[in-house]
Amino acid sequence: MRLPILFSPVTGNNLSEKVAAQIESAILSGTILPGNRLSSERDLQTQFEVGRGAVREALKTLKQKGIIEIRKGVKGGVYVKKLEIDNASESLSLLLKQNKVPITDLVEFRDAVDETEVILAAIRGDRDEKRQLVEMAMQLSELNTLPTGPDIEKIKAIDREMNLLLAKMTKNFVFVWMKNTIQLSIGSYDSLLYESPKYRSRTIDNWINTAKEIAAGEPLRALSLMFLSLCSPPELPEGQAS
Amino acid sequence: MRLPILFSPVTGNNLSEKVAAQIESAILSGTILPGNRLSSERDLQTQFEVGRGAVREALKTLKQKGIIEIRKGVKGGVYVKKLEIDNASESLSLLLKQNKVPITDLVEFRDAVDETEVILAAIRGDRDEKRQLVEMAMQLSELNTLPTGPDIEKIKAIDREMNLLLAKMTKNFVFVWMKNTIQLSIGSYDSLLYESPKYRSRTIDNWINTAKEIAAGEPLRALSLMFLSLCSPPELPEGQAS
DNA sequence: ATCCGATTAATGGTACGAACATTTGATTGA
DNA sequence: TCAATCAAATGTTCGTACCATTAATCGGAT
Repeated sequence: MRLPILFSPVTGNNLSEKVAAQIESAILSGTILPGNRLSSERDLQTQFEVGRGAVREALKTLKQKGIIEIRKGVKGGVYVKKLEIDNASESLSLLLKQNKVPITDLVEFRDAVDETEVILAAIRGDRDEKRQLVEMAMQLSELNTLPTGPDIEKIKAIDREMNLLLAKMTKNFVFVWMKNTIQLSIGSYDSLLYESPKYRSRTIDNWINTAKEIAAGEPLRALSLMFLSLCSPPELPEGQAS
Repeated sequence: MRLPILFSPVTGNNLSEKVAAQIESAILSGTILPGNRLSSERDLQTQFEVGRGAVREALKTLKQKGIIEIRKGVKGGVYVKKLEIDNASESLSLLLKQNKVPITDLVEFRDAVDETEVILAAIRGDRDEKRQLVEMAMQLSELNTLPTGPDIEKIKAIDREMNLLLAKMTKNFVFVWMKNTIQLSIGSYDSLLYESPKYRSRTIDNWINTAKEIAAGEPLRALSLMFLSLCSPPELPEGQAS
């Protein structure tokens, strides 16, 4: 055991929750860093002075929260995980499913956040980022007007990249994470959207205009373009998160 | 046992995950509705033909996901829960905490989403909701100019309510979720913000103007007011999400 | 000396049984 | 009639044993 004793014995009721709370606290406070090995279940059992079942149940909770990882075998045990966006996305996804939120609501929200990103990206984006955005927009245009028909897969990929770049240009991580979450939640419905030529053309036109305006440093004009699309929303394929 | 047998025995590895998957599937598919009682642990044990530990660990996972509830005693057991927004918000909140996002980034994002909410609320909000918003804004103003000094706690509470109401007025559940998540993440830092008279006055003024403009059906003017605050962001207390 | 396969030890996953705690409903007695 | 008590169902915890997986170690063949 390399690490000093971190945890104190617990007594009373809801032992597994108390155990989970102590471990979570140690992780969130930064006492243990991502990638570090915590202990084996049997070690924790003795540190907390509880049965192994209680430890395992606490670990299950933390694993579901996404803050630990459990490995089998020698050198196995509890490892602190770097939190990933996927966990947050999964929770949202579940919520949307049970509440039967239409995909149009998700798209509307994403577009709304986009508007602000455009402003911030124009103000804070590097020159390189702006240039890259324009290049990608041009690429999109080309892919949509191929003589062999539009390359939907590549268009989707670039659209995704542009979205992430735009978020990154805000220099605000919250935008990046939010965009990630929304993209993951939209996920499988993406294809549905992109199959619609109308949606595709509109999206690409928006990107081209937006990229140009951002590059030209005219955020307010770029914004007004997106306002129009908000006030008269496009017809989207109907669908519910199943 | 009232319900018919729903589940099939599982074998092999990762039994608890298989059990969790079957139960989750039954819930998400609507086979079992929120509020329904599923079974006792001992029942599930026999239905799945696994040990008690496996069942309990599966349930811990589902409980953390927020889709079931566990009650003790007679009439206890597994109950299907109506998903609550807080579960989905918690994950993202954890992520933001671990990554030490500056609170200024959170506030910026919240303000950005607010802008769009104002537009949508003006378009879609009921008359009652608009009236309520104005009333609350007036209340805020009064609370801030009390002869005995501003009542910070009440101001915070009303601000919170207004934020949720504004999100609700968009008639888009995603905005509601987002606002909830942000409020949860900002959480304890709220107090810090509200202690600053400058921030407080600015927030209240914004609310008053916004509420009035929304009620008067002039979304674009309401929006322009908030743009000003975005372009020259207010000085906020420095702080990091710990 | 080097490399590959078998052995071994640490560790998570599962099972079973027992005892305790909590909740609800039924029973009992004043 | 009402309150105290008891009993049954059920979650919570513990302990032990055994299996499966993994990584390190050891040993022999080249």
